[in-house]
Amino acid sequence: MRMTKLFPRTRYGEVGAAMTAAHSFLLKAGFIKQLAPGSYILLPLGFRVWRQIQAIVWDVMESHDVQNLQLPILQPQELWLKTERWDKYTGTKVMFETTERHTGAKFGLAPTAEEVVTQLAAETIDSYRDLPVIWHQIGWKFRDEIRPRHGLLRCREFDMSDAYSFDRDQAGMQKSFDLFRLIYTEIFQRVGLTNCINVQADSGAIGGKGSSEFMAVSEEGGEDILLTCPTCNYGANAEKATSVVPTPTPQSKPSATMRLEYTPNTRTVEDLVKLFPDLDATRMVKTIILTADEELGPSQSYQVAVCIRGDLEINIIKLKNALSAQSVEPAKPDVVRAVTGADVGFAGPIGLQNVRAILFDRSVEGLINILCGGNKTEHHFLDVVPGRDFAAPECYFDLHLAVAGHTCPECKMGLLQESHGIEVGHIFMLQSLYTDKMGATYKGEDGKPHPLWMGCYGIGTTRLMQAIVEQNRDKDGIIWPVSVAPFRVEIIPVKYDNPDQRKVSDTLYERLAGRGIPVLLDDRESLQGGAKFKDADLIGCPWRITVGRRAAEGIVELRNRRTQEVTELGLEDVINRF
RNA sequence: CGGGGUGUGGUGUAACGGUAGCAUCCAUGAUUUGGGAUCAUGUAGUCAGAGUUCGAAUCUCUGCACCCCGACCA
Repeated sequence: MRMTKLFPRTRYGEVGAAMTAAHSFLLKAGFIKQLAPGSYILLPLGFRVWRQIQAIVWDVMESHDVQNLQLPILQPQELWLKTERWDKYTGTKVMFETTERHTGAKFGLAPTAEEVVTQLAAETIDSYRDLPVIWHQIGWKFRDEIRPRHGLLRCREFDMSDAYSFDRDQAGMQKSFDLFRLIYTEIFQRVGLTNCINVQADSGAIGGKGSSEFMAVSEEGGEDILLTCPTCNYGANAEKATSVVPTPTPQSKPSATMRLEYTPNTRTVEDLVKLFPDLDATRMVKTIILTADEELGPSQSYQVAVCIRGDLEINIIKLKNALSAQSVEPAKPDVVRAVTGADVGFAGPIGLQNVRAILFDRSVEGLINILCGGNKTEHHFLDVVPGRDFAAPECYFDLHLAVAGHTCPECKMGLLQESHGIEVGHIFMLQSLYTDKMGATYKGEDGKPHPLWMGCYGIGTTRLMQAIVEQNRDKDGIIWPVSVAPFRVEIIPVKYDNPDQRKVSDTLYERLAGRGIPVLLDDRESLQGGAKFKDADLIGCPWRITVGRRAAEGIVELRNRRTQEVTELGLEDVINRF
């Protein structure tokens, strides 16, 4: 490709500053352009990278005998009614829906494809002899993200590699799941991610039991918080992570009686610590009132209370899962008043009614002589002993948010560390969640129908492009890994209107192109060398050939974008390097 | 959807309620040319609507758009 034909070219200095480095470079260098929030045009340079990422994905899939196919984006409502996800997905406004004009039939715009592919499985998989079946496609997905942001990281419209496996039993599903762990590791290596880790995750709206995320670690560009153990290989998304919390010095004997004290201006744990300096936050229990399933309507919603140690925060996702609720959020102040009889900040487990349940976090287990809310505005109980002063919980739940410094739940040795990551892939074990609902069965050796065991697997390929840049850049621009670079080499004649330089550049360009090497020639005449170098650094081809002073002698410079190492070489030598 | 912010040539910015200015990009010409050249000339703008005012980019209201924080996720 000649630079004079490449359009549009770089737009340095023409993008806003408040964005991550990778997003900004992709815009400045002319790889992508925003059309609307969460909707991007892949410009010619971006298109080339995207196509190479796809090619790697297809290649790795085929090398592991995964079948490539293509599924429709327009998905009939009827399929989504079968899995009972239509109301959920349209209700939470995740799925775009559209209506066929003549019949009024409704369709969803593919946010994912479990329904379509399970239908395909139901109609085509007959026997255990067919299994396992693994299908893979790369296609556009549509999700009406409430707030698209960070360039390609969160879009309403994006490209996804999604695969689905069907097996005869749990062991088979596990095997397919493990295969995808392997496939994904290989893909992320080949596209040039330098630091990609596999962590435990919450499975969210897709459902199922086990799920695992692939995270491109990036402190600056990562949206997710990861907790990893430096001692063992435990790693989890903060929304899923469990932890052993540091234990306070145990109290030797229970107090004689609890007492209710007047505690003015103490809505938060910090306020209480100020008021009772010798009482640590680990000896306080805060009680939070939350409303569950409010989005399903007033008849479905209910209140719960969560008791958790004063130094910890509630992990809402864990609570949602513990309740099997669609949504959970902190109760509104008037609801709290109605439930507790006190203002927000003074709820406690003693005498608390009007909630469906009181859930206790594990951190509360074994505590005695604690402080808790009095269910009376500006009053707290002190020296409270669970079991004596209020009914001891039948069981404890893991509801607290794990943070850096907590002890690893696996090895119980290391202290968890926090880092940030971009979720580039997510693999799920779905059991028979979908196949049961859609009647996708196979005939076993016993001649009877059995439900298929399913797994699903996704990579955000457009998002991956930005994650690659996040991990492969310097202050001047992008440093593309060779495997996905838009061009492997860029030729820069310092003065293209100099006859020697033009001749050498054109020769190199044609010879390299003739070898099938993707090559970019900066043939702009009126531009100074410096401007071309800056552009080249920004665009980030792994190699640059500078044709300059010694062109007449047939000597050019080969420069590595990453190491910035420069070698002077003759024409034939430089061609043979590729 | 809740909270906050911003809307001025293509892009980035300035202007007490009083002449819309600067830079860049683009176009034309000349001189340049190894890390974002110089000069000259030219094209091009106050998000939309209503209101207050002798007078509005500036104040008020409404709408729209975009950005940031939260729930969501590949």
